[in-house]
Amino acid sequence: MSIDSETMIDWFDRTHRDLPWRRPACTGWGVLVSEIMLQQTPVARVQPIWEEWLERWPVPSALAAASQGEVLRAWGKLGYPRRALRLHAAAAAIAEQHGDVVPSNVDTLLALPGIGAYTARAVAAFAYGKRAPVVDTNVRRVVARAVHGAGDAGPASNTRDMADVEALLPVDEARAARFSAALMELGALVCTARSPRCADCPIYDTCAWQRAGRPAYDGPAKPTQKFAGTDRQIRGKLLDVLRDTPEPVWKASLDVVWPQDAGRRDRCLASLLTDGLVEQIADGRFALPGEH
DNA sequence: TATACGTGGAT
DNA sequence: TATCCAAGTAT
Repeated sequence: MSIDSETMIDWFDRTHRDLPWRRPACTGWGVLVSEIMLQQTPVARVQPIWEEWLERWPVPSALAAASQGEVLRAWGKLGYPRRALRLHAAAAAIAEQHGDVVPSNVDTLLALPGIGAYTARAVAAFAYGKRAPVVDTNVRRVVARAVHGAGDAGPASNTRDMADVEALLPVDEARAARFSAALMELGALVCTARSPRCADCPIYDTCAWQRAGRPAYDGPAKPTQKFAGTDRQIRGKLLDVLRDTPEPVWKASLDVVWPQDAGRRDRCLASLLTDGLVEQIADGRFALPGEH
């Protein structure tokens, strides 16, 4: 079973959300910032931060001129703050090597920090109307169901997943980009992971999963990601202290966030230093990088 | 290919 | 309350 692109595009044109990074006036930079922020982070949390960023840093060189600490503060609690550092580095590269204009070529985009297979193609497609297979978690789920008749996508396989989507893509560039947006929108709003709204689905009639009687997912179990008590949680707490204070802090102020296990806490702090998310200044205090 | 990497809302 | 899950990337 396939997916009819015209049906999808018609549905998208009728029902899509009016997100700011989808407006015609939005620049490639606006699209890139949105794509990085949206990695593993819901639209509702991204939108207000995206607005602030585009207002404050309307072009890559503007972001590049800010310090890493400023950028991390502005990132707030979006999560995975290494994304903010990579976007900052990408902005510097774009400013210096690409005339302050986000590249439209997939391979050029892939060479930038924080931009992988998904983001490079999303920017090429959504900012520049290029024809490229844009494969995110939504698209993988929609294809798994509508095309393969499975309850959900199995483990990601970049080559296979992109080939799957490539086979569905309209030949026309602009329509291919629109179709990709439609596929993602369907996965985000209708063909959702938990309770799919099949009654509202534009491709209900041709969906292989429907025809097969909506079998449950039978692939390998997905690793459940824990958070409470992990290094990720401890790192988050440490960083939260530094985001909240304009001045550098002594180690004692960091120690209080995880008194249970000093060894592990110190290793987390060390890993933050290694990642460049935290800096130790000359007098021994700790701070966000680049501000002191 | 498997794993680490933040955060918070929904169920 | 516990678990799931959200437009992934780097290693």
